[in-house]
Amino acid sequence: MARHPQEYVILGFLMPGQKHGYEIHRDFSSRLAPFWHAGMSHIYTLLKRLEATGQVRSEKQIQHTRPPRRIYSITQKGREEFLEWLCKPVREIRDLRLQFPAKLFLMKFLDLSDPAELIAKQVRVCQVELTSNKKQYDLCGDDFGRLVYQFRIHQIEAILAWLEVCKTHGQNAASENQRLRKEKHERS
Amino acid sequence: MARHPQEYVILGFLMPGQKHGYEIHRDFSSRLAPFWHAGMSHIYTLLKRLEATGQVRSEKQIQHTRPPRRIYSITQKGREEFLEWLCKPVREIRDLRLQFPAKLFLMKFLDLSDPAELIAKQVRVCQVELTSNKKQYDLCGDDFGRLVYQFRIHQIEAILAWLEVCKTHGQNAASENQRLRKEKHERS
DNA sequence: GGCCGCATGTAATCTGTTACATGATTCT
DNA sequence: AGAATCATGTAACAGATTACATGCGGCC
Repeated sequence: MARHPQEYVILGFLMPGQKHGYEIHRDFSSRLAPFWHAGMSHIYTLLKRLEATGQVRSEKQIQHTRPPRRIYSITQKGREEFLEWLCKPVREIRDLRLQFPAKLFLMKFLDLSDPAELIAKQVRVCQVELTSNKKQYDLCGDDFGRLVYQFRIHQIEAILAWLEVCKTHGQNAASENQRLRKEKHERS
Repeated sequence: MARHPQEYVILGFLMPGQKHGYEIHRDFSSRLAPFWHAGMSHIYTLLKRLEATGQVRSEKQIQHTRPPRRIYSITQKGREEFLEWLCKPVREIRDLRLQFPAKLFLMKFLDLSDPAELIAKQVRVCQVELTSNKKQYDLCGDDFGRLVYQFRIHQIEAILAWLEVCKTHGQNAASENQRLRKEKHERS
């Protein structure tokens, strides 16, 4: 049921149109490395899984001069799952480190959906989490537990501050997108 | 080479004297759960590994009325490795959530070593990490990377604030230990 | 009689990742 | 000739955790 998070990124890279594995790996390395690493063979493994569960479809393409490629395209099902993932805030704190920035990146990259909205949703999720942890901290009897709760509380507060930073990044991104669209419009 | 972090906790519980697996699991559950979970069979698996690499030694004990037990005791090698682990700050940020509080807990529980010293070392490690991340942030070209670095910077700053909280906890613990020692002394 | 606590352990599974096998072309 | 780029894919491995098998004794 649970997908490997990099599978969603792959779906994201397939959103603009069909690509082969090697190309997806190139996208991955040039855009997300060195923060998020994915080996070549890993990409192929994930593509196989995505095909087996119907998010992508592939077609063998024989080339005259180059080795044959397998061209992947995203299916309707894949598109839906990707967009659902893209717009949904992450539940686990640990996913804020890579998955969440990846969502923001893909929104900007694909010029899809509204980053500000995602950030706002994520802020709400974190605030709920913060309140819950503070409550549990108050009820907690032992030292070890209190330390762990304190840790979480500090961490979530830091994340809320960081999400404010994300907002300004998002604005820059939005204005940059506007600028790019404007330029494109003027050229046409 | 790399040990499972819970193996060190097991070694810690074996420091005061020999125990059997079931008992270690009870310690684990009563002291560290629900923050750090370890299943029964997991404990047995880890004990097997610890014996294979010489940190613990075991002896079968046949009981008349109860099922036979396997009594584990820590070896000199195990003691050394445990103390080395106990006094060393963690390198990875993610280990601060559970492994580091566990070290503080065990120091207090076993009345070994100086928590304040460990905290001070950890502060230094985090400060180095913070400086390095700030430097890399400045050099970083892409938006995704900057977001990730910002995340790390916020996180480490939160941890440094949390380590200050740990200091006061540590002081409480120290004074509590003194109180306990005093009481013990008065009783004798 | 049935469930809970005591007590152990193996085998399987799951998940993620990498080593390796293959082979053509193009650049130096 | 040798290295780099293009291109794919399988099989294996490693690490962590859990399902399940086993069985006694005491309590209700």
